[in-house]
Amino acid sequence: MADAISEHIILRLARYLRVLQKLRSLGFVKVFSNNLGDAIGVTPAVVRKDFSMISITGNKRGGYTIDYLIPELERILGKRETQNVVLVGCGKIGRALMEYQEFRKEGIIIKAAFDVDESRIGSHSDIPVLHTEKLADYVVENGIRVGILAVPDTSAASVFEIMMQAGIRGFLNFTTVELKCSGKCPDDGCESECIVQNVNISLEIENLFYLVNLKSSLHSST
Amino acid sequence: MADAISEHIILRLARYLRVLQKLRSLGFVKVFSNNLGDAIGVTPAVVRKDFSMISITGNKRGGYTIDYLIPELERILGKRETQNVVLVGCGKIGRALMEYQEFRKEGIIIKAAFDVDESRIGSHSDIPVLHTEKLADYVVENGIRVGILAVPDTSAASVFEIMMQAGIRGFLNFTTVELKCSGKCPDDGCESECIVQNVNISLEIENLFYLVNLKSSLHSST
DNA sequence: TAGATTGTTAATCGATTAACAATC
DNA sequence: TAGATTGTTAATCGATTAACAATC
Repeated sequence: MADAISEHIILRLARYLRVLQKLRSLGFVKVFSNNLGDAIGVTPAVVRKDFSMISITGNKRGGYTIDYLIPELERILGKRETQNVVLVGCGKIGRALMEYQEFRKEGIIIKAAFDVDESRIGSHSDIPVLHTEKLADYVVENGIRVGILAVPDTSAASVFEIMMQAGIRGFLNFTTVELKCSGKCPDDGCESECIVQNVNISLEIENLFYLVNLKSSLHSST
Repeated sequence: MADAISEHIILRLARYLRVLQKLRSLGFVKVFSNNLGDAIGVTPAVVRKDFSMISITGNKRGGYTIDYLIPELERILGKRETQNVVLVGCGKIGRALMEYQEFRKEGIIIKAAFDVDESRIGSHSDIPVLHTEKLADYVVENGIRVGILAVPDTSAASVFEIMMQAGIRGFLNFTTVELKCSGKCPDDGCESECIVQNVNISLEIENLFYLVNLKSSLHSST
């Protein structure tokens, strides 16, 4: 088996892809590792290394062909199929996500949303909104593997548990609760790892403040 | 000068802080490095190392005192002062951010928002919405260092440039455009670094899909 | 060919982990 | 004291960078 591809690399591949799509729309045909590196702020060596990790090759003198790169990256990133997710929690954040048009463009489909509040049940932005009671069955029946958690913090842990049990393995977590995938698979008892991606805008802003203050104090002291 | 504190550490410190606040509200007084490690999913050694980096000490036998840790972390993270930011772009994302109550709780204040669309000018959720023409002056006059960029992709680069020129050094970027802080300081011509934090929900979901698929294929092949 | 760019190997760097002496 | 936990040092790991032979 080839070396594992780290999360860092995946993130960069997705950024290359976006840049390449823009270049193509501008009529570009070829691209060099240093162009792509400049575009996303890494060295050309990183670009070549990344491509080499996923067995993408270029021409020693002529760089990489954009029309070859784009489908390869899309394939690696699994962009060919539509990506079905469930959304749990239809409060402000949940509704904003249902209205978010960008998802469709990227092939991400919120198949269904769930809430415990009867007044929210029905549909929103053409997405069916069901009672959270039906969540587990829905996930199992539709083989959903990725879910968005946008419930109040107080119910985060229990909803997370339900989603885990039903087979969700990738979580986009909008709560501030630390989710821990401690559980074993219900079926085979093996260690069932899951991946939690936290989204916390406040945290990111605070982080920015810290770094900006740090940088300017270094600056003024030298 | 002490060793630089990396972004990784800052992010962890912020997570410790959140856990500690919860523990305190439950009546806890002391905490051990392994408790905190468990809570955020790192080893106890990391917790001790992190604290040692910021000169936080505990008691060899009795762990750390929560009432001492919390203010120390708040100080390091700059949580004592309110953190003023500007928001540029009052479309769907921008408005959702203005309505986002969490910010206030964390001491983050959107002092003003900006848009070029006359119909959005006025105020929204008690936040003044001004024309983008006034952005540069406002930033300079109020000494704002951190800004949220939530404009359409097409105007991202030019608005970014204006914000940079005016002195914004930390960016929370909701566009899909790669922002590059290439510019020199207008005043002293030094290299003016800035920090860009990208928020891209689609990207994070795609990343989740990739990782989940990877994990399950590893799982099934062993 | 000469020049330029890839692909890969080795060196460096930084962050994480392990281990353990100090000590409460 | 004995047991437990910190604080720190050294070892490991992984990712980034530098360098350069291969070659178009």
